[in-house]
Amino acid sequence: MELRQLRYFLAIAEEESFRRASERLHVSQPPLSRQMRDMQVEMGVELFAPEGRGIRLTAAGKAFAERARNILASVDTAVDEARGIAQGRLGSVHIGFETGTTFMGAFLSLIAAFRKRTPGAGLQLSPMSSIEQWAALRSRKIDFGYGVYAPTDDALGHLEMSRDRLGLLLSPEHPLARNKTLNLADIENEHILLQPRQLYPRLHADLITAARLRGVTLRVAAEVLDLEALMALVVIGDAVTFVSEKFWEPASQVSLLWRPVDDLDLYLSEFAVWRREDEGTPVVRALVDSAKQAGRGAADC
Amino acid sequence: MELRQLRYFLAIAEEESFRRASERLHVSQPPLSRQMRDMQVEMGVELFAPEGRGIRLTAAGKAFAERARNILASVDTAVDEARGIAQGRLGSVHIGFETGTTFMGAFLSLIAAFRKRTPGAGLQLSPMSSIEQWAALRSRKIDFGYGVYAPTDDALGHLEMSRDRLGLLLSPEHPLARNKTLNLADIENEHILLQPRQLYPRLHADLITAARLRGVTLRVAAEVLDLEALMALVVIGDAVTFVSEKFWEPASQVSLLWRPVDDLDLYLSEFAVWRREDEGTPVVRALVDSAKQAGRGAADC
DNA sequence: CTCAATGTTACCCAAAAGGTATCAATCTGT
DNA sequence: ACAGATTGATACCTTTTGGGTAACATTGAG
Repeated sequence: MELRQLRYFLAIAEEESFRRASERLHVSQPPLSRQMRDMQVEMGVELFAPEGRGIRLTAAGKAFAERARNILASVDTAVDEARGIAQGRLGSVHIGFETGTTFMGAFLSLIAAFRKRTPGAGLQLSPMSSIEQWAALRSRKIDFGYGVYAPTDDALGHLEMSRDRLGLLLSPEHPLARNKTLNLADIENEHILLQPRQLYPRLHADLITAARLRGVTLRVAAEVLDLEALMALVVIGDAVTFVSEKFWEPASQVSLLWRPVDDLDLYLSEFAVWRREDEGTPVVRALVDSAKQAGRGAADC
Repeated sequence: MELRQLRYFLAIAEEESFRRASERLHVSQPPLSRQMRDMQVEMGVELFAPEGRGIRLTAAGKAFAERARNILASVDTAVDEARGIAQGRLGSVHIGFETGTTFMGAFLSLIAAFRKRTPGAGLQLSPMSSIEQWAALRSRKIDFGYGVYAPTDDALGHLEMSRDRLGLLLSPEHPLARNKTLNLADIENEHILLQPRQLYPRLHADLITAARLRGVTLRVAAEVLDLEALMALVVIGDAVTFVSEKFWEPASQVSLLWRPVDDLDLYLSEFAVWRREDEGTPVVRALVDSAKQAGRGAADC
């Protein structure tokens, strides 16, 4: 059974005539006879019955014509769909994103830009850490990642989407709130709270190291998993925490102060990540373009 | 695009390998390469991407594989369906049946036998007179008819399903009820009721003619369309009517008597009717067989 | 009864599918 | 790092299949 036979059959069924079908198909009439004979033999079904000097469809033929129509339409649909996916108009992408912090950054702009660019595409978003994203990219579990660390793997391309200075977040009631400028030495004896190591594996170490270089020993009082709880402790004025400048902006309805630390030169970045080999695929290309559009546009791979 | 290409593609997609697919398909590997190249060029879509020394499916390829699977399954289903219809296991028949009287005769047995024989077949029943049935058969509006007259048309085959003697139906209170035997002369002056001429076009005339041959003039008092009303009038004892012997049996809970008329030799028959040219088709063959099984089995065409 | 129209059969040629040999790329094992 | 094995692609040839032309059988119309 071949599609050609279905096409021929459908033309004959619709025209109710071999001759008219042969004209419509731009094929002479004898080949139609033979294709139909072969097909019917293969099926073991009589689809035509002679009527006068022409033919008519049998009951089986009528039902089969209906099916053939659907099958041929399905083929067209399938091709269109594949074409759409190849062009990035259709299909779906699996994106891994860093839990928590990123959802209020450039990530939303990226997604918005992508959705606007390819409205037909389906999105699947899965929360995972940057390191998990890299593994998921390599094993093709996701197609795109958005996290806080640049991958070291050469097979992964990345783009820095934002870069914000790390500073101190404290209550207005806190003694240090009066200082116009802050130094690491000022906070040597403060109770410092941080988000847990799993989220920012390097932040913890980087912070301690940077302070030590200035001869200051920072004491991290606790790692608090729940962001709300952490904020609550800071609001009470009992402790301080380090966050990026931009991170604090959207939540600024809470009366907390963000202060840069003059001799602390640490930055938190967000990175879009993807497989280099996928740069040719339309979906990833669209995502990278959306990322450039949404982010600062500064590519550094 | 041909089904062969879809079959090859699906095998390759499922095996994720041209070589393994070539083994499964019992075809050497180069033809697969070429078919896939041709298909992709025709579609304008890349379905495979090189991976190591093998290949993997692109996103478009994965989606297309899913579709291809459905298409190939649809083809099989379509063929099976056509085969089923051709064998009479599936499909639907349109049957015309005589209104009223027939629904309690051999017709129900016929339908029951047919349903039992071909449980997968759909039935469409339409009430129509014998004459309407013949026209509907000729114009292919119905496939089978069940009525009270045998068609004269040579293109239509028929089978007498039942043959019942016409006799007098009267109330036990009626004066004639005392007679053991009846003659036409006995009912010369009775009020005779009949079902309307449209239902039994010839009964009326046949009855009058048969009586006249015996020198008896029958007086038809009224033609009563509604069967219930007719029966009511007979029960009251005011009038008599002619019905076939079998017709009365199922309704015999009503206290009426059926009596043969010795010198009246009229019979009412029921006939199954079909197109001669359809005798080869499985559905009609099944119906005719069911008819023979349900009826007396006496074929007379 | 002849003639035109329709589908089938017979035959030929062209196109396309399948097979073999070979090649380039890549992974494996030492 | 290198030889050998494996995979898919290419080149070329053979076989199969599809399509065209011509003649034929059947049927319906004038």
